[in-house]
Amino acid sequence: MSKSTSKPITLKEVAEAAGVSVSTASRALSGKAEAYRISRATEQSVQAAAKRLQFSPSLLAKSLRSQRTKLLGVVLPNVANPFFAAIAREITLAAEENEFSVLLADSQENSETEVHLVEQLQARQIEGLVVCPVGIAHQHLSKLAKQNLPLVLVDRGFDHKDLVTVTSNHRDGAREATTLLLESGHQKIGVLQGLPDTLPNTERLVGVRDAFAEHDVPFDPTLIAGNHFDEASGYQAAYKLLSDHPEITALFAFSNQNALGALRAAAELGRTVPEDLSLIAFDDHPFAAYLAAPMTSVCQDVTQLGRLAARLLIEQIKTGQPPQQKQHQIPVQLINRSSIKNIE
Amino acid sequence: MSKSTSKPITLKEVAEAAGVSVSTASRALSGKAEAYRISRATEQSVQAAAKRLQFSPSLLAKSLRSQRTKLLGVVLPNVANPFFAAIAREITLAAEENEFSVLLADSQENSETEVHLVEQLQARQIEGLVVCPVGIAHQHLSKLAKQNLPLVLVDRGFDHKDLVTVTSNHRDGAREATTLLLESGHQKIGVLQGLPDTLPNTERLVGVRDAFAEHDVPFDPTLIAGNHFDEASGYQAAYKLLSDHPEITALFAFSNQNALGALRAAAELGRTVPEDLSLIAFDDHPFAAYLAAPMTSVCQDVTQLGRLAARLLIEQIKTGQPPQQKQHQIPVQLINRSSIKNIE
DNA sequence: GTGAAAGCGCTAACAA
DNA sequence: TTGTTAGCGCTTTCAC
Repeated sequence: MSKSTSKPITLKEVAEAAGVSVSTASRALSGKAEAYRISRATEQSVQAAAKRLQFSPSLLAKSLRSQRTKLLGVVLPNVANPFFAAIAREITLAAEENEFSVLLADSQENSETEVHLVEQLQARQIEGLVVCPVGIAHQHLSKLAKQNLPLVLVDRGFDHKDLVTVTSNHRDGAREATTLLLESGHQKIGVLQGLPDTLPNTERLVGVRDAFAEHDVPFDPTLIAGNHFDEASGYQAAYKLLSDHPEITALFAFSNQNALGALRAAAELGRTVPEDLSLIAFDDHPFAAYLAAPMTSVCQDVTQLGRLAARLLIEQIKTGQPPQQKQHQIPVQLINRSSIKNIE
Repeated sequence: MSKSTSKPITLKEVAEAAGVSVSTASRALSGKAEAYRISRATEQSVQAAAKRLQFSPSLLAKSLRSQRTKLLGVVLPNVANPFFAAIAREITLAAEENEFSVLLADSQENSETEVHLVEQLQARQIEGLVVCPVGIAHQHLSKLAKQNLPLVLVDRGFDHKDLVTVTSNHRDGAREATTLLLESGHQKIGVLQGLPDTLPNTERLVGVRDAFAEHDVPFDPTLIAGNHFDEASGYQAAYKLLSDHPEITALFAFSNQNALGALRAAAELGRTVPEDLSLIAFDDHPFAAYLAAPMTSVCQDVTQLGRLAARLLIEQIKTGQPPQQKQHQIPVQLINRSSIKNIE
């Protein structure tokens, strides 16, 4: 056994070992032997040398030379959130299938961080980017698109018709959820909203109002509370709403984290679901069916969301063209369990 | 407004715009102006040109030149699994703090894929690697460590004393859980295990046996079932165990996914938790407290796991030395809720 | 059939 | 105080 070296083997060393020039070695190893009419013998001796030395070409050098990095960027507001994690996974799997690698970044729900991370990814010459934007601002993203960097936005989009975007059909989902509540006799419905002014949130709000309008029930905007998609916001909003407006009979949580907070607030206020309080949530959850009150929810198809985003991205990269259709909506599914009490 | 170019600006163009050589430009932009005694005027004109042209240096070229990529690799069996996602997040945040980027890969619980992904990451010249190994095999990993690539294993380790490893204290956790069951009067305890021959699984099994031995209760190995950490395995194992051995009064699930499966099987077999069946699970869960039977569980501190792994990795990179202590265990916490019935 | 040489964008030794 | 040059590891003209 010889002592193992630490430095990676270079093409030059392989070439020397095989007694040929670097160019020949390069050609023999990148399947271009035929094209260059390299003799079977040389080809094999190069391959043998490469194998023997455990040669693995530097993708860094390859990338610099070819200006193709085979790198994809993914920027998410919170990697640990199962919803985003699922998206990350779909992109990652698609990348692996297509021999791309994925650079992952976490913007921590902070727009400035997002801008910075995107710049860094660009400096690494990613060939494509998927981002679940924090929200509001999008100049840094439309700039990228203008530079012809394949870009796909997921979940939170913008009112910007040129950006390729994949979202759930938030409006329909919210409308259906609200309709179910209304048709179960609830009129005083508290809304636990997420991050205001983001597309999912505003769309869901529209869906809620649509449903009220369709049922000729006046909607009371003071029954909206909350400012984030997290547990804390759900808890605080539910607590406040339930305390200030005891007439509320049902809560519509805009995320499963919000719902979790609502459950905690309800427990503290001594209101049992569904007897004393009905609840419906956006986003399903594996444990939803086994809760004390199996939770009725609007299920987003995250896998489809991620998969479509990945497909749109890869296609853009391969064809060099943005897709014809920019805006994509994935349907949402209402899962009726038993957290809503009929009070008609 | 001039037409926007698509190609990134290079240092050369900045240098030309500022009327200096590339080297001067390089020095002026990498804070080495002082060291090289570059005049204030030149420095500023270079910086101005860079800003005006929106220059962003190619990290690719930088890396190739410096042989430092500022890249970390993370390989996980399943990115969408919240447990691993949490680890990914901690690494990502630590990376961002230290100006590293993260290459994420998903091995899909497949050892061969893992090997391949690790090779690919190595070809990209990552400076450090965190992996949650699929299991069993580890030659490809110990090889890396021998090549002095900073490497940290998380969650599933090996019986290999030279690899830096961070895991929960699986054995203590399992012992405590089993003790609780035993001291609540349960003797016929079904074990829903995860992937056999992985360190967490075998350690937990040891913990279970320890507890039985300490309480002088004979342990019946035929009451172990299951072969994965997922819902399906939990369901099948629970179904089989409960059908074949109706005398079982309690189930110990080795993951929250296994517990979920157990809940489903129990429901189908008409056994209610905790009245007809006690249940305890490894891994806590946000919704655990709100289940029909609030679930008693052994909570792993994933955040700490990830954070420690990140710290160990970064330190290795910075110092160039592997840590003194290789094996690290994070304590586990028993959270007593109400899925266990006292039958003494 | 194969080799020499240029160059991807950058930094650093060496000159001046 | 600044410029020239070499070279990181690879691919690809162009030459023979």
